[in-house]
Amino acid sequence: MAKEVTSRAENYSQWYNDLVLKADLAEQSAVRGCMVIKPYGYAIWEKMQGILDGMFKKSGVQNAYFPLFIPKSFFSREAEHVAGFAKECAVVTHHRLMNDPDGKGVVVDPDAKLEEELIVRPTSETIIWSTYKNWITSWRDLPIICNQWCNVVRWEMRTRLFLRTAEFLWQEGHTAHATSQEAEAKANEMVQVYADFARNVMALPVIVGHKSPNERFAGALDTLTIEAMMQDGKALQAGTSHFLGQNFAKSFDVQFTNKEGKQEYVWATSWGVSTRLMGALIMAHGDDNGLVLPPALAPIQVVMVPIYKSDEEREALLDKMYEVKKGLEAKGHSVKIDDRDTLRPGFKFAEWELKGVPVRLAMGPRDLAAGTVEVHRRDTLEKSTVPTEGLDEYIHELLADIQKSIYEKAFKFREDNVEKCDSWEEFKEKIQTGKFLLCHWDGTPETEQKIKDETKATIRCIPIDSFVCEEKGTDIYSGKPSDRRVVFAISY
RNA sequence: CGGGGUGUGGCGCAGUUGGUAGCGCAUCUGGUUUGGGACCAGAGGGUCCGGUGUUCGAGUCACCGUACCCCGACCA
Repeated sequence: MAKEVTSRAENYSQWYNDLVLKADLAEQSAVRGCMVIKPYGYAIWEKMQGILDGMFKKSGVQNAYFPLFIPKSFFSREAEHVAGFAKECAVVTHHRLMNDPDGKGVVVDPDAKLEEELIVRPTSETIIWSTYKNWITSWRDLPIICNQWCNVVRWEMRTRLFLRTAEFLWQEGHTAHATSQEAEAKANEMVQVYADFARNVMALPVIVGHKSPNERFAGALDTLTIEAMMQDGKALQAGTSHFLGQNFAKSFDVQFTNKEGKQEYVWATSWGVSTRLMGALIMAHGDDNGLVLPPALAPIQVVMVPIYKSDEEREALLDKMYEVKKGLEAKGHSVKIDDRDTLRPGFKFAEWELKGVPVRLAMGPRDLAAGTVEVHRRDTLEKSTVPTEGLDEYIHELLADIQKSIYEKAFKFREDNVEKCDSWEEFKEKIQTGKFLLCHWDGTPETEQKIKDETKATIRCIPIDSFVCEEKGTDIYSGKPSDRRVVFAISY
């Protein structure tokens, strides 16, 4: 594991990869650019999924499922959207294999060529809107608020575990509404759901805001985003929510009869988060000892390690531990007793730290005699000895405190690395050191592009709920007048 | 797709002027250990990424593939 993580070592990438591999989360698959999510990593994803899904339900979302394969012709309908994805699609051209007539192995049967190629979905707008056309005729059919949990494929040139893989898991919500206002409100509501999830579950402080036109989703009128800062000061887009206007409805001819009996195109939104959130979690909270999981997402919240010499001691300790476990589980916590007798305690300590388990309880003969337990918290690595009497209440509060302090640590880090900047010379220098810079922007894509070309920095968002700076000024690059500051950063 | 780098037991690596492969970790066996990644003794495990060439002889040299990693461009 790389040292000096929080001081943003040059080999931050290597540190990240090591952490993902050693914490047993995922590995590169044999298939180009794809990943294998291992059971422990998947358990975290399942927790994310479960909590998010619960939040969606509160927003009236229903889950559905649409096909993996999308006929190529569906893509020809929304030109702008396609331009955003066409370069990176996997295409199915044949439907049969045969034995190689010239030798061993199998080849694609040339006679089994498909009439029309199928695209492996890079996102499902096109197939969903083709389907919605059949579902919607009247204002009474609206709104439709559907979400699907699925995999998508984007043939990215360069891949990184969790952050950018050829195949990834995500959820994509697609809604249809009778009015523009209602759709815009939904797009806004969903980005707030993501922000809530990021902050309160992932302990990840995020900035909510609008994307600039350059960074907007292909085919959207407005894109809302949550942007997080990683420990190397780079930005990671953690979730997006798009107001699509009537673009897709027009392309796929989805009209409804309104209350006045007139035909009208529906208004749409789409929103998604992906397994990239796993990457965000790792890069935002991990340290040199490994993963640091917020209790709300930890598959195991408390691990107990017995320390013993004899079988009798082991038995007595495990008896006591099962008792403690019961008490903690009654409070709703997930607890694991590490009773493996082939490994020494020190090894177990290191292993569970690597996996980010928030609280470790170690108990030995001394504790058994004194009625105590050694409590170790993963986030600060502090140890203390606590009576087993009333332990469940103590741990309950400790977990809440850990959740809070992980957030606060990340929050403080971000506060320390966001600043206003009004000088172009300063900008060029500071942006490379891993800072978010609040700067004036003249609102033109040209200026944004020039800044990107010169510094690799992009506008991460025009913030709406934190770092909002509605003040007059002049553009950092062009010197033209500006009404507000926006967030610039180098991103993943 | 451009620019670099690396492919050698499960993992991480060494391998000299070309002479027929070694180290650490892990694994297995036995014993001693167990309050922060144990120790001792022994054992098993490799068509050196693939192909072609040079050579009496190639892990080593040449050429052509190929896979992966890093840096760019593209993106959740």
